[in-house]
Amino acid sequence: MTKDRAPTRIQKKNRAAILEAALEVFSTHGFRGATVDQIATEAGLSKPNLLYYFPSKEAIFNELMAQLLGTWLDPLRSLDPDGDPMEEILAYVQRKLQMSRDFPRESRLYANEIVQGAPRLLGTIATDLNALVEEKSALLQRWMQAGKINSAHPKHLLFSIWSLTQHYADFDVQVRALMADEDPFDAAPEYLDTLYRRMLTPSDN
Amino acid sequence: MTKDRAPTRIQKKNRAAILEAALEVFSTHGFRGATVDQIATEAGLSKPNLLYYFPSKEAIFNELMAQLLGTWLDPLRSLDPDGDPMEEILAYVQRKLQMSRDFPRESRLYANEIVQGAPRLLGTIATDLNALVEEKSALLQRWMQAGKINSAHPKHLLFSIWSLTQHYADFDVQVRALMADEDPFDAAPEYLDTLYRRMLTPSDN
DNA sequence: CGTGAGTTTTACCAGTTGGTCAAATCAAAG
DNA sequence: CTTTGATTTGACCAACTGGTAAAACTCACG
Repeated sequence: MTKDRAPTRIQKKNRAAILEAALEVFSTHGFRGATVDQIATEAGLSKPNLLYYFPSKEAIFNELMAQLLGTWLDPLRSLDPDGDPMEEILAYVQRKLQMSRDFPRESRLYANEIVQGAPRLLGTIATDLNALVEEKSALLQRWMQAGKINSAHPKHLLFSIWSLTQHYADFDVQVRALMADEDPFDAAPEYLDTLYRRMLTPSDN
Repeated sequence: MTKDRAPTRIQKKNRAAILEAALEVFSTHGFRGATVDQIATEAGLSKPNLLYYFPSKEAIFNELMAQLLGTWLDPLRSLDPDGDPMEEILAYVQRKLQMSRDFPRESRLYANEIVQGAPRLLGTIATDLNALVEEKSALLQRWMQAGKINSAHPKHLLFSIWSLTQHYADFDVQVRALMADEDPFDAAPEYLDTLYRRMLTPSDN
């Protein structure tokens, strides 16, 4: 049994390799569609060797998810109440879009889990994410009432930002199949910037 | 072997029950995560009995997909070159949104397949869907050049419509978890109508 | 009613799944 | 260079997977 000592050099390397491999496999097959053998091979280990580092398939998945959720919500958390409303929101959109480009597997891992009903994640969503969303919705509403941005349902506004930005990661193969040689991420930043600018610029009345 | 006769009453009933069950199971677990046994039980049949009507798991999936794709693209197909541009687009958005509310499983089935790299669907996308998208992109561009709607990348415009509307089906559990008792589909139609109206109303210059 | 096609079931199979175990190997501190 | 804990492996298991074969049943139609 591995005791509660500081992790060995080998432990650090192998646990990292396993999580990297698990991200790859889980994000393209979902939890049930992924196999421990596949993850082990991808990580360059044998299956029993992998299970020496993690007690079960579900344990790998949970650690991966916990790690992901920590950083995944950072952009929303850093929506600054003291910044300029329009610029804060537009910057948030661009940051989310960049994350879709730079970490598409993380986005797909999350998408897979939600589309399939979030059986292993609903608790976290209903508590942690909900609290964050409530806080930021209230902030958006204050901005709207102050006339800094146009009025809109704040939660639907957040949903639309998630949806539009993560679409480029989650539906990547479709987007690329329909855009031929053009890189989707060339025009996407400007498109989304324009969309939210037009949507949120206060109409003078 | 079932010959090429007209389908029996029982055949009609059971094939329908199987496809209905398969939609339920495939849409919540993806292809690899779904099991034939699960589909059979859901359809009220034994596994061998199910395999009397369909030769394999993949055959069920393929028929389901073919059936889905036929109707799924109808709203886009019926985007009318002779209608009023703004109203045509807004009506398309609302129709897509209604489909997300009325047929969420179909949307999730499709989402599952795309998120996982569309291994069984990429051909269709690259040919059939691509042709349709090219046609409608050209139409949108004509409307833009005629000044009927604001300029924007036509393909990104289509992607955004798909993304925003299907989000309410694909991420249903998340959306509902974050909206408490409020029904997402109460405010969504107005939100999307406003969004695209502001986005596409020609700025006078 | 009986008869043959259409339908369902029981029993089965080979391959894969997540996971265990004890033995073998390795690494590093003394 | 040895000893002890960390690591890796091969053999294995029970449950499940997609799919098959043949016998048994059911149903409509003459």
